[in-house]
Amino acid sequence: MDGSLETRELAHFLAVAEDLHFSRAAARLGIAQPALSRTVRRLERRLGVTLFVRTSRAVALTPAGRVLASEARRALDAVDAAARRTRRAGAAEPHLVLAMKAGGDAGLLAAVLATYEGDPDACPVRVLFRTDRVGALRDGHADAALVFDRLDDLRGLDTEPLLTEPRAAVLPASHPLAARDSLCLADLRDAPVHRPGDGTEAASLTELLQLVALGRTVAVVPRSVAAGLRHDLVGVPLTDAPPVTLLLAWPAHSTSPAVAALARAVRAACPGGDPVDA
Amino acid sequence: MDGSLETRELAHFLAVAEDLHFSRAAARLGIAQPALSRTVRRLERRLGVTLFVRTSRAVALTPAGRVLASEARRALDAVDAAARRTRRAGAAEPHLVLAMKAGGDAGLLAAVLATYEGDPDACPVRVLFRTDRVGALRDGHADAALVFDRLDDLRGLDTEPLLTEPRAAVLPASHPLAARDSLCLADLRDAPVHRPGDGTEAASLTELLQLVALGRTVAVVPRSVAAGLRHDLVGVPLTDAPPVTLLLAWPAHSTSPAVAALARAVRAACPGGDPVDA
DNA sequence: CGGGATCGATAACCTCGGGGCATGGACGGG
DNA sequence: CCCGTCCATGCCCCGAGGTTATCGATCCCG
Repeated sequence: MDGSLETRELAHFLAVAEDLHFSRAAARLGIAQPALSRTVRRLERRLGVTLFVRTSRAVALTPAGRVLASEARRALDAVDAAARRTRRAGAAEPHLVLAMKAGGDAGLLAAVLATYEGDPDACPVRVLFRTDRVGALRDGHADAALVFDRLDDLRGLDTEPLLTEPRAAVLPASHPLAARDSLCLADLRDAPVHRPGDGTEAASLTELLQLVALGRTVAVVPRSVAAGLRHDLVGVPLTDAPPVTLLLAWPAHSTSPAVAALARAVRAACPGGDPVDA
Repeated sequence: MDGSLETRELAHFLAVAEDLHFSRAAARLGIAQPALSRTVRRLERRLGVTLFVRTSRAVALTPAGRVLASEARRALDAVDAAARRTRRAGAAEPHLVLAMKAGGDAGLLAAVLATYEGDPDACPVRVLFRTDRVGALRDGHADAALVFDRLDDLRGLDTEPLLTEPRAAVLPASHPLAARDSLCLADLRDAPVHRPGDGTEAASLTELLQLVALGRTVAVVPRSVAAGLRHDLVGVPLTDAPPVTLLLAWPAHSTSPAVAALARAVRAACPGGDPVDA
């Protein structure tokens, strides 16, 4: 019942929760198994809750253990974020980290950054190419990110829209449907369609297009991405796929003036955004 | 550098950041001042960042220190939430805590709870009366809350609407405007209007109405609140105050089936909600 | 059915770091 | 100029957290 849980305890617990094996988890943490056993036991005593059911052959999470596993992940992310953001803020030359997928800016980023640099609160922007941009915001690897609504999970984030655009299918030039002016989703019924965010996420646009060129998949992407393809690929507008919005996103609790300035720059440079109600 | 920050370090740092005085902060933490000084110094060494500028007469936060103060609060809230939610989940008889302001349910809660109890994932609901319901969600004191959009800060929360309703002004029966059928905000221009969320938050509806009865203020409240007033008070519809929506809210990262069931119950019992786009 | 392998818990020991007390040193005020 | 305030430093102690050795339970297999 006394003091708060310590970060180390949570991290150790989480290691066990993740591979359900004390010895392996201990090895992963670089400590001996008995120490880990004790830490977890103490955690259980402090919480007054059983987190694991252990038999000598198997370890399983209790319902309370599952709750803690999920909450501990958030908490540790928050602690990591605190450290990373503080280090960044205190760095000799502080900067802002913007996470995006390469090619995922619809060509608007340059203009936004140009506007941004005029702001008195601006500081240098470092671009981080990364697939899991939302995760990067949560754990402090990034201060802002370019994301798509409907494809990314925006909960816990504040956003500013840059552009709403319809989607297009990307096909090999040799594909029977490649000559069409437009397609609807039903046309792709039989094709192995790849949609961002369906778990088979490609690490980069290049990888994705490679797969398309090989005939392994068909991609559904925002229309701006489908412009300027390699010559062996064709982008065809999709009429019935709901449009997606490209957004600048940042943690809802952010207090950084530099992030606020970046949001202002987006608002100024991108008239596409819906004005917020008054 | 090396390992993560410990929660104790963050808590100690935060104490200093809050009153900018090592000795007082140490007293508040129940430890001696030298220990606190050292903890903070170590934290600075680990982060490689200066958090305070100290003269022997004053202590001030650096910009990086301000960042850490804000991030540390979030992180500590998350750690506390982890402990509280885990304890609740592991309690002999687990339950769900719903935070609300007394009278802030527009009379819908009973029906929602009745629906909820039929759900297989349901568990007993404990109601927590509290002004800062969003804070209660963040630090784990509550699992869900009844909040109002436009009055509460909903960032980081998932929500399900119960009811959208216009607002009304509450006046003393003797007030010159009390006889009117409706009012607009301009009519109240000269009155000392109290709006929820403007910092002079009343601890309870009763307190607020007390102030109105005393002629100290005029209240703007959702219309359902203005029904059934004491005889010396009058509610008058406001024509131009934007309507507010009463929402069930819960942390965006929640994975609790009981909370999900409660959201379902709201959806079932309150046809007022906008269906989310598909 | 018995022996070995696996895996978590326990026990005994050690080390280090956080906390306490006493004191030093810088600075401002009367 | 001396005193009071306030943070930093030095030194000691204790407990938390780590290590190795070992036990006990369980399953696999011959």
